Amino acid sequence: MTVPTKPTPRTPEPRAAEALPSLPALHEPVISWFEDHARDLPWRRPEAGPWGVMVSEFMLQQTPVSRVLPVYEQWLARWPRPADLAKEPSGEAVRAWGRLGYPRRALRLHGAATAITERHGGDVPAEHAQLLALPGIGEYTAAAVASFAYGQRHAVLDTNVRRVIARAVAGTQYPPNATTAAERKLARALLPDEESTAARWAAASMELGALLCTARGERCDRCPIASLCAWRLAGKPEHQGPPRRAQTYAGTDRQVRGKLLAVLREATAPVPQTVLNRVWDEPVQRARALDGLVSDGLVEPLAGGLYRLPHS
DNA sequence: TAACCGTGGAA
DNA sequence: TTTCCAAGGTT
Repeated sequence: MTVPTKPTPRTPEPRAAEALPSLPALHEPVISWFEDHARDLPWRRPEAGPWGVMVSEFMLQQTPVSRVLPVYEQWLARWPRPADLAKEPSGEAVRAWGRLGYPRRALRLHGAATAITERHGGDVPAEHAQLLALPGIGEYTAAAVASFAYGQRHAVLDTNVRRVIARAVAGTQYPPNATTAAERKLARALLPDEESTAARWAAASMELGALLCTARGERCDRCPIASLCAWRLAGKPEHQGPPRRAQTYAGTDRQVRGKLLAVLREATAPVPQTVLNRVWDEPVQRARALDGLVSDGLVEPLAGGLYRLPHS
């Protein structure tokens, strides 16, 4: 038998810049397609302003556009400026959030509005670092607000853009489960040099992922860059890596929390524990879920076994 | 890093 | 019916 005397030589690092398709070949068709096919969404209209953009980004975190639209309209009509929301108890934000899901986002949006009112004179800050410092705003949302609302040049890496880049450039069906440094580097390399072009590219590549380059049932026949898409040219190989995280829901604390909060959202007066008890039979899990909501600041306990949405 | 955090529609 | 997934953030 033979013993390997040397480790197999490593594949050379892909030379990012030279391995990429010509950038204008990518940017121009996508931006041109966007100009013809972009949806007329309320947060894209000039009157939305930075606050409208920011509210939409909070609501769109893990939530489809169709479900955000009505809540967004009501929200902006009621709280047209950050200071209007900051004046309200946080529980009103949770109530108005309705059934969008992940209600901690409502709490954080209220907290962000408060911070904007106190620290930024009531105006949504334009700097990425200042946005990132606000509650509920991470790398993606900071870049999105800076790009969409202020026209700045940032890599706006959401699930849509990640999928478009994975397919068109990296040649894989899906991006990795968690955003990697390599993805960020590639996205930055793909960014047009000119600021306003970069901002349009961000919106256009995201829309491409939302409308055509979708997770399932992609419409390559209408895609403006189908002819240079690495994944399509490779014959659309199926996803190789570990299975994409399958989320369970039935029977979890999340489901119980959702049921408890639904009761409190609908109530106009404090709710007795006995009423909350009806939403879930198993007492240990029910208590754990309620405690979690209280410690998260989504529910306020009162004396006498009463509960309500927070008045702070 | 991985688990946790809601909800509903489409396939 | 079940599974997938949707403009993520926080711990």
